[in-house]
Amino acid sequence: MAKRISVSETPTCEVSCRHDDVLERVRHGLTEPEVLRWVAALFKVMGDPSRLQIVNALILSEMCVCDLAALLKMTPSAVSHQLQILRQSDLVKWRREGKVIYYSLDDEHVSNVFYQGLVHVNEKHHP
Amino acid sequence: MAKRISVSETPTCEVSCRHDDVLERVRHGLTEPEVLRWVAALFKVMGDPSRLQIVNALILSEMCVCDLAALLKMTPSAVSHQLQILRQSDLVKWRREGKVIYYSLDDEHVSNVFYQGLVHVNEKHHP
DNA sequence: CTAACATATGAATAGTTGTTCAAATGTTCA
DNA sequence: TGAACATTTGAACAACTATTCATATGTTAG
Repeated sequence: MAKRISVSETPTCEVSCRHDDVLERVRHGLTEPEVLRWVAALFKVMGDPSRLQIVNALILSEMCVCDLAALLKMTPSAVSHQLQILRQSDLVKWRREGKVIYYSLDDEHVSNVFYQGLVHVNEKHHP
Repeated sequence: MAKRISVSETPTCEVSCRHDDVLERVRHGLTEPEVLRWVAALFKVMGDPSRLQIVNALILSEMCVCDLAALLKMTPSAVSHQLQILRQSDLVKWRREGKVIYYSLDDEHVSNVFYQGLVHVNEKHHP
């Protein structure tokens, strides 16, 4: 992030290369800023390897923190921190059974997003 | 990231809560680590609002840096830096026409990923 | 109650990231 | 050639992030 508070004149291409027709057309087609921020937030959450591993695991099965930690070779604490982020983003839900808390995906859209990313990567890194 | 080099004993749930059947099953279903890292990298790139705006714009039309800067109210320099990241991830391609460089999406998988994210957000933040 | 365990939380911290500014390329045209 | 412009690049820095450690919370069994 790091937005500096300088007030220098922004050299934003004032002159010739502007294609106002394109700008106009694109501007109307853009996703609303607020929605786009939500989408970016979703991708950001899924953009961390540890969290994506967790998502990957939860696509396959409901799991407790302890199992996730063992599976991903992470500290339960680290897993818990990441689960908190996934919880705050409504990507996962949980249920308690005694001392153990089981996490699972909150909806199937998440796995759709995951698989779409997978498709991209598979087609990209392949002969 | 920030991986500390401590060598404390990792308290990784050694005792009772382990579900070895689940662990075994999930372990075999997991996406290969290297592929998963690529997917995470893709989401990470698309997880920044500025870059996602650029992607959003390029879904609608090929555009030059100057137009992107004007559309998104960013410095050409900032746009260029972000385009470099999108270029390095093979998300965009470009062509030169005189002084102007036009960017466009490298393939349609990118927009599929974008739309899948959009679907998730629309269903999530809606009655 | 207390001990044992699963999970959560807070603070600290090293690594990372996005923007800015200034300066460098590369291209066209007079 | 040299001025003008579009774009790129590098350094610097403030803001942010993920992990770690230590500690707290919540639950069960004895």
